[in-house]
Amino acid sequence: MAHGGNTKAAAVPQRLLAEATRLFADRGFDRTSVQEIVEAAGVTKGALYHYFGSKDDLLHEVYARVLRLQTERLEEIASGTGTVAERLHRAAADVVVTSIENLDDTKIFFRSMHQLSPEKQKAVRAERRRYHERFRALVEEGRRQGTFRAELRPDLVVDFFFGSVHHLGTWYREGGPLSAAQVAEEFADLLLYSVRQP
Amino acid sequence: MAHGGNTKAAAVPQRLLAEATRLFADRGFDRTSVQEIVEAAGVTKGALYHYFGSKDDLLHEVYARVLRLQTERLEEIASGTGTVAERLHRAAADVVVTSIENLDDTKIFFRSMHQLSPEKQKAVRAERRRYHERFRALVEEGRRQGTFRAELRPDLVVDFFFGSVHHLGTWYREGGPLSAAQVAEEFADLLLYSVRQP
Amino acid sequence: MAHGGNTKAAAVPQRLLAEATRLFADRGFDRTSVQEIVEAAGVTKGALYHYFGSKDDLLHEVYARVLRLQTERLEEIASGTGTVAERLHRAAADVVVTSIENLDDTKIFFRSMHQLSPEKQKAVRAERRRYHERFRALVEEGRRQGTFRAELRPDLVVDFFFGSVHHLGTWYREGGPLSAAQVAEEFADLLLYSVRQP
Amino acid sequence: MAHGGNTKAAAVPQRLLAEATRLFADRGFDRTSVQEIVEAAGVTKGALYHYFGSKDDLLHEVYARVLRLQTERLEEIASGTGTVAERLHRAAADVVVTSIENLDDTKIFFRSMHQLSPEKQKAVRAERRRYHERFRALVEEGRRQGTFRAELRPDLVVDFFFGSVHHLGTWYREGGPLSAAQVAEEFADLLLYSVRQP
DNA sequence: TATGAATGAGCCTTCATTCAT
DNA sequence: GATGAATGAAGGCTCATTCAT
Repeated sequence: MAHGGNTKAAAVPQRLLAEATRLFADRGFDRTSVQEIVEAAGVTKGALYHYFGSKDDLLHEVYARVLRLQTERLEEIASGTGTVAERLHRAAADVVVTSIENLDDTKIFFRSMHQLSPEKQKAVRAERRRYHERFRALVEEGRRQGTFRAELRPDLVVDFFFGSVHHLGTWYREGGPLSAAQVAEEFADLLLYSVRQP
Repeated sequence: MAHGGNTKAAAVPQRLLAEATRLFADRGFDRTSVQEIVEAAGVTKGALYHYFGSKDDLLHEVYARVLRLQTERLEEIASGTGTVAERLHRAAADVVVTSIENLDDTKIFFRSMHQLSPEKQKAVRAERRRYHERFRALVEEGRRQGTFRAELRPDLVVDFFFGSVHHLGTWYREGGPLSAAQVAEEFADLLLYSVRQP
Repeated sequence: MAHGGNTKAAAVPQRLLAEATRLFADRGFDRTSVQEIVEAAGVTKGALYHYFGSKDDLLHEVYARVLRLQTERLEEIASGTGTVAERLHRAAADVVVTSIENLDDTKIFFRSMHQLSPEKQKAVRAERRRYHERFRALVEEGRRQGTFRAELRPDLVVDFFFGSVHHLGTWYREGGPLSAAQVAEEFADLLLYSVRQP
Repeated sequence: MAHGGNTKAAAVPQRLLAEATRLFADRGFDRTSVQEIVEAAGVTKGALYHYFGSKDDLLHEVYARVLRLQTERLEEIASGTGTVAERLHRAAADVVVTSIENLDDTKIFFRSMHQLSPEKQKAVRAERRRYHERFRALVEEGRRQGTFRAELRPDLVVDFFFGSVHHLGTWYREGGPLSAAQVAEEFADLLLYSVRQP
């Protein structure tokens, strides 16, 4: 057998990524040392550098995973059935739920992006822009067909809404009074009311 | 006059604070070295530590200044004249404008707060909470008198809106297509539409 | 053989400890910089911190080594054969000889203990107390059986004698007129005369 | 009146010296900052440097005061009346009492001497040697006249005894079970028994 | 006499990364 | 695949001392 015999060894990169995510969310990228990550994952530095080119790479992987996930979900919803209002509401609620379900990633996203190397930052931003673009298109669609207010600036609406989403990590606490679904419903409502032609 | 002849020497702490603000906004707290700050301010490390107890103190000063300013303005607007809708709109637009006018502080605020020492973080959060509380009271007032939707959760509305405000630093660029006033107007409109009883 | 070819590289922690001992004795703990230690040992700071947690740790290691050595020797002599006077004389002479043979450690011991962190200081003191206690028991034994003067305060005798021992580092010079054995004989005689029932 | 009007200002150098002594004894010379001294004395750095040339000077003053005092007392006792045994006993007891009465100075003496600049260290050592010399002369006198043991090495006796005296600071605690007089009596007894022709 | 702002050198420690094994 | 010793650069901070006022 190739190397699958030892399930622990087989999971090394995953374990490293998981612990890194937790630690980056907890104390920030710069405040997390490579030593802490490898200790948490139960391996040594050499192992980390065997799988990842640098500490930066590790952070980039976190981003890549999240972006891939969210892009897929948005694509599915946006191109699904229902009125544009329904689809926008569904997309908004969904991004809130997945942001809360992956709150660590969410925290890292808005706190640590500027700590990536310039090139990686550029790559992440580009991907992010595509995601926003798809969202913006939904707003635009609703505006064109008269469902949403004519005087809207769709790009501003996107920035408005994703500010709220990115900040979930700042205040949302698991086990608090609100479930992810409740926040999602309320945020999606707020968005819809804010854009809809009254 | 005592020693006002040399305007440069007279302003050492202010200069340090100004350069620190700029650098923290630019590259983040952890990525800014004390050495860089003092070089930018044209003094030596000893001078910095003569005026500030630590690098952390410097960051705290930035926060304290911003919080003081925003609290004053909100207080004035909230207790001013006009309907609750007018006052909420005015307060929302105002915080957008001042956030854009002090974009460096805004960036620092949401990116670097978690890099403060736990005690200082607590102090800042407490002050921030008072600010949010005042804002929440406005939403609550409108809801009670039927101007705003009955099913609103005022605290969630506050988190929703300030997420957007704090994220201005992420995308707003001076000299871009939108003036501060335009963004302020649009954001305030979005907020009002989102809460108002249709 | 694994990597024994390079005898120099094999002994990094030992070399660090040896150079640190020499330097601490020479100029005191606070006056010795980590930089000086690593330069003397021919490595870099990173190497030192790879093996020792802190400069403090290094000092603690010196103490631990000395304390271990002396406790072993005292235990062996005290529980050996001979009258109590013979055993006390032998123990006294032995501690003088080993103190002179490790004069650097002796100097460090009485000069730098108070520069250890409080917890480490406590640990060293506790160990030291056990050592003194064993010595005190010898004096007590002689007093009870009438060999030593009845009005003695054994604990004061111990403090009296070890003051003299610890101060060897202040005046004894290798290559001077007195051998370690001569000083040991004379000190042990002085002690015995001072306690013996005339 | 010259400057005696303000009693507080008049005592500045004395207050500085007193606080410095206390602090040096407490935490050692190197661990005490000039800032701490001036704060304890309620003045500013400029004042300290007005009266003392350097931090080193301050330490030197402490030594000078102690040495002067002890030399005077020994001179008086040694050249007084009584047998040589009586005078040695009296001198030994006296140095113990004054060492305990000025325990801070005693601690500083044995811990911090090597932190003086080389020249000042030399000066202090020379003065100290004169003191020891006077004491040694007493032992020598007793040995010559047959009161003390013929095989004694008087210089070694002096080092033996003053080791004990210098170490008082390590273990003696005010308010403990032993008065200064009790320790003095016991130490002087031990010394006398150790040297006397049985 | 006395202030206190400012210097400049130095200190201990941390850390991402490399490399021989 | 993986180890862990070692590097080298940088980081935040302290401190005795000076000097214009």
